[in-house]
Amino acid sequence: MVTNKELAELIFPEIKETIEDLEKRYPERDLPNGAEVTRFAPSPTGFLHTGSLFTSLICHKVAKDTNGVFYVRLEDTDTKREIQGSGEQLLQQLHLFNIDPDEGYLGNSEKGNYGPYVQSKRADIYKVVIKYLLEQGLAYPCFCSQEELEDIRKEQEKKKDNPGYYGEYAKCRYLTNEQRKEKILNGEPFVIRFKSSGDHTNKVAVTDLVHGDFEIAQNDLDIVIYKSDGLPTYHFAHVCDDHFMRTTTVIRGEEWIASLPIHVELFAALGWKAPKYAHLPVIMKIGENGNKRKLSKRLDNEAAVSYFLKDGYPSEALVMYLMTIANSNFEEWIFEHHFENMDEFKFSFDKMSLEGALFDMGKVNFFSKEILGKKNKYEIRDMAKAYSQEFNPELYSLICRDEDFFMDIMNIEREKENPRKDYEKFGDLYDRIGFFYNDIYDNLSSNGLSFNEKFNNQVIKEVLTDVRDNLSLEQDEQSWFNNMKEIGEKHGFAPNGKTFKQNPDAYKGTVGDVAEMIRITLSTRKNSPNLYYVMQILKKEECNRRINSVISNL
RNA sequence: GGCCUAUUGGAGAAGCGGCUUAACUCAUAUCCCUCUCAAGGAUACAUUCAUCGGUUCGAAUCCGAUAUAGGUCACCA
Repeated sequence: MVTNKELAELIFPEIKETIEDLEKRYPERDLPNGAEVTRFAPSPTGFLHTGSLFTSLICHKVAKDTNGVFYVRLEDTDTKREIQGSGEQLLQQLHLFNIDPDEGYLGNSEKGNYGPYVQSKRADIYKVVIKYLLEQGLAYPCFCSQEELEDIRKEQEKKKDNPGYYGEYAKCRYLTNEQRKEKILNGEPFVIRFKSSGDHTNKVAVTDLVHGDFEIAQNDLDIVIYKSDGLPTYHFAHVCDDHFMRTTTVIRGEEWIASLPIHVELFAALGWKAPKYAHLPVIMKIGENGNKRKLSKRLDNEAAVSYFLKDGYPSEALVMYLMTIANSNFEEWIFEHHFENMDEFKFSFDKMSLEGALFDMGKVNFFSKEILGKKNKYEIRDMAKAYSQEFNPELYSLICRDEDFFMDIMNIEREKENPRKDYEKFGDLYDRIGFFYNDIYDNLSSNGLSFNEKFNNQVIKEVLTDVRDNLSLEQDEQSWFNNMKEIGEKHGFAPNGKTFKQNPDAYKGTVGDVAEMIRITLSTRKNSPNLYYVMQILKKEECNRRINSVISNL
């Protein structure tokens, strides 16, 4: 007769610790009332996903709002899918969004008393718990091969039974300990399954912070808790880790709701108090077939946080946008607070929508413009430098040529009550401001300029010559504009649209046309910021150089 | 297929039995301002809350059925 204890000892002879030892090693946290311990638990399988940013943002926010603890745990139990270095990468990217863990995995190191915070380094902890389960007869080794499992599934399909390893289908459940011992001694590979006592025709009441209370069928599957590679499965690791790390609120994606009964049963079997759960809606997108589907890293570039970073979106813009999805009252709040100090907003789970929102790039752009519009020239310079240094070397070298010049350009109509909001991301900058720089201008203009075809070259030459000789920059904007009108009138251009409309035959065009000629000449583009400021920045000498060059090429 | 969840304009959503003529924001369109662009200002944009039935003096709000969509059923997380 082989007892459960002997079997457990046979499987894990090296494990001497007990659950009590672990309870002592990881005591309850001493935290103020209402403080929540949350965690972000990514798998190191690639770059940060926008949905993960959303989850981590909320985890972080809940901990901050309650003076609790936010920690990061690396879930690297799937060694096949692991991508080297992506754990560090994830942390760096979170940092760019001002999400820094109080505790846990930090990339190259870790901090806190509840570690290790990398699951592959916690193998012994899981084994202690599994050994206990084995001793209690709540778990058993399973020797079924992939093929056998496949056969079971086929049989179930034929009989229209629910799929899975349970009840009569759970063959290894009925092995005697003697048989188990023999197989193990024979070196047969095995996994360890949890012995479920649930019944799927019964329901468990579960409560979720965002979905409220609902009922769901009990788990009756003997799920694998220990894989043949010696690592635990997600379900088991979640229960052990969140217990011993003393997580108070588990915040994760909605896709986990279905496995909640498993987690509830596991917690109960171990006699542990389950944490609170919040299952977040998933960010969606309309797919090719017209239906909603989860944002996909493969299909949607906005699914990767790196996309926004590369394009030079301010990180606040994405965070602000994500907050509007997180809490329906956030938008109103942030408008009242003039797009500032969003950390002061109090997050609440019941202001969260149950349905996955469609990712709205337009709204990200909107927030981005607002945020950039609020920055002063120094902040803009710093942000642009930080961005371009990493992602946009051309722009970086441009800024570094002369930072004051760069700030002058970026400061056009910025220091007024309603500043321009024409930049939504730093990635656009090079194309937009390149013409201010003489060498880039020469390059652009060498391809020829496209003036309005209404006017022949002679007229354009005459106007430009007059502008060169008589348009002074040593005056305020209004006088300058009047000056330009006078020049226009000399050449047959109406001073404004109304005058022109009253007598269209009397004029060649309007001041607008004159301005356009100057604009195209100076910037090579049909639109630019306020011409007056463009000319101020270029200075008279450079304006004239450009005008002369255009005249001689016409 | 079983189970779970959801369903208010192009998008995010508020409203949760009469104070709604369905708030607010983004997007879009038109107009004004104007040297272009941006900004700013003004206006328009769901006769109706997936559908059908029921309860009620009264329903987007409560109940039921149907439809549609999403999730989940791994030694992946």
